[in-house]
Amino acid sequence: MSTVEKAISLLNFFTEDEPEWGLSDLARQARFDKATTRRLLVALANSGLVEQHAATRRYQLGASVLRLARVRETHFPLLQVAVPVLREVAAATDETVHLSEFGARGLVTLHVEESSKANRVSVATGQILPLHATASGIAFLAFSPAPLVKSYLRKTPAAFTRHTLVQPARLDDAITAAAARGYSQGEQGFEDGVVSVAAPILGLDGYALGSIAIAMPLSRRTKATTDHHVQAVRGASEKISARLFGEQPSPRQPRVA
Amino acid sequence: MSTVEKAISLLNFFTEDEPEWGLSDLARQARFDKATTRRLLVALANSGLVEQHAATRRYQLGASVLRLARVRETHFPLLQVAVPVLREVAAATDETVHLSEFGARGLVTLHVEESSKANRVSVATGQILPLHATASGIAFLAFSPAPLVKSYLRKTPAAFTRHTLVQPARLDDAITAAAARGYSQGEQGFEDGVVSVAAPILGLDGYALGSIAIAMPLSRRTKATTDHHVQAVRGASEKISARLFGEQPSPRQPRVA
DNA sequence: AACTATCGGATCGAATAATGATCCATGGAT
DNA sequence: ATCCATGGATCATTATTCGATCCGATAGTT
Repeated sequence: MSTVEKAISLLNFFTEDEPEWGLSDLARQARFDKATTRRLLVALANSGLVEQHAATRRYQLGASVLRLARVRETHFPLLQVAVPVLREVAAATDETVHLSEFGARGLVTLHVEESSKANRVSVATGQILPLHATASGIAFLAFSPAPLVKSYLRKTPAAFTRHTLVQPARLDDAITAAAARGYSQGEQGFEDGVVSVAAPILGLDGYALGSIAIAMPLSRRTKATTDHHVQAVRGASEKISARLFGEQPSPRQPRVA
Repeated sequence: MSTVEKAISLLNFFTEDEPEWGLSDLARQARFDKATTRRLLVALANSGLVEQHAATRRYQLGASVLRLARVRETHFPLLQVAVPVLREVAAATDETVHLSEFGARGLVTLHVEESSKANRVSVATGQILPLHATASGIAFLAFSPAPLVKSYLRKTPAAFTRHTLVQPARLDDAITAAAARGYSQGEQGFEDGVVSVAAPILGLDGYALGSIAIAMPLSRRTKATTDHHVQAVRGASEKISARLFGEQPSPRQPRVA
């Protein structure tokens, strides 16, 4: 890990639950030397990414992250556009709805609207979704460039449950089916007892840039809810793409005959 | 500048106006070697702070800045709280209203609501305001701990216009007056033809953590507008502190008799 | 009051990672 | 067809980071 990556990795310890850190605490948690941690924090503080509370000497995220987020959202307003749509879907289905975007580190959960039910599926923002084991991942792969899909399929997929698709042939079938139908279904592939449907969000090039998914406990699934969710998720996906680009991109698929 | 600071300084080139950069361009602008710039960008990309558009090879801010901003705002919702108040003030006065926060790098403009008038004052978010030459700065100093004020006054202040207060005695007077009245007035100290009034935003410790200001062209100033602005800015400042902390902090001033 | 543990921070020689001149392949522009 | 700028890769040199150690302050504990 480069020095820069170490420094930035410290930022990821600041969360909604633990938004403030003392030096020693953070050093232990990050498994860096205390002196190293301090140097990194000072560098981050000089750059405004973190701030130090003068009285308590504790560190928290700094004001400049707000500016960065604003620039990103102005340039590429996925969240602004998608969150209201997610809310609608969550309201219409009363199940957990989540949005993910594909970046360098994989398919990252950007936003979650949770169901109001007590028995609901919880997803953490920032979580990285395994492409082969989630409905979101399959939907994404089904509308991704062939080389990306191929290179991903070369890796041996990890099994998270007894239901995770690990045989390349089965995975391939799932992707082909999703490409043909325009949506994917998850069957307890990532966590037991959780099923979901997902649709890709297409970029201007016609390839998926992320996906939107509805997840529910298996116990609640019926034919009717599934159909409803498929409709909801496809409608939402189209709405988001359309609002992002002013038009609905025409899909490009890696494996269409 | 440390390696980490160099890397992060690259982030500041991504703005609303120039949200995407090519490698060579950015290297020239930042005055880093191209190879160095690339290494830094790769490190930033691995951390999710920037992303590279696969087709154009250009870089833009990444998805993880959104997460960081959300954590910061959840923990310390200055913007969430203040922006609606700024909007009210902007609506009531139809002049440019801006919010700033004091951090490691100085008094930074966090948010701006511009007047709808053609002849208006424009302020850039992210701009660093000189403490001695702006109403915001004087308001901040008037409610800052004595050592901070003293150490700042030791530096020789830069003159931005003929009207900038540069004599320590005059500056001191301005700060004392602002401390006594609870607001400050700017008289073309930073830019010719611009006047403003500002009030501090107090933290729980009773010291200022930033300030809010209304700026207008000198040509529009009358006794009546000034009075109105003073009222508006003080009311807004109190409202923001109160909403942030559930109560209005009692001010602590460095130089009260 | 003395002791102890832990905190944030500072120091400095050794170890490592950053640097940048140089090269390469690609793709527009003239 | 040629030229130039682009993004990216290489590697010996060098500057920076690393971390064991020390320090003073604070807060419990005995």
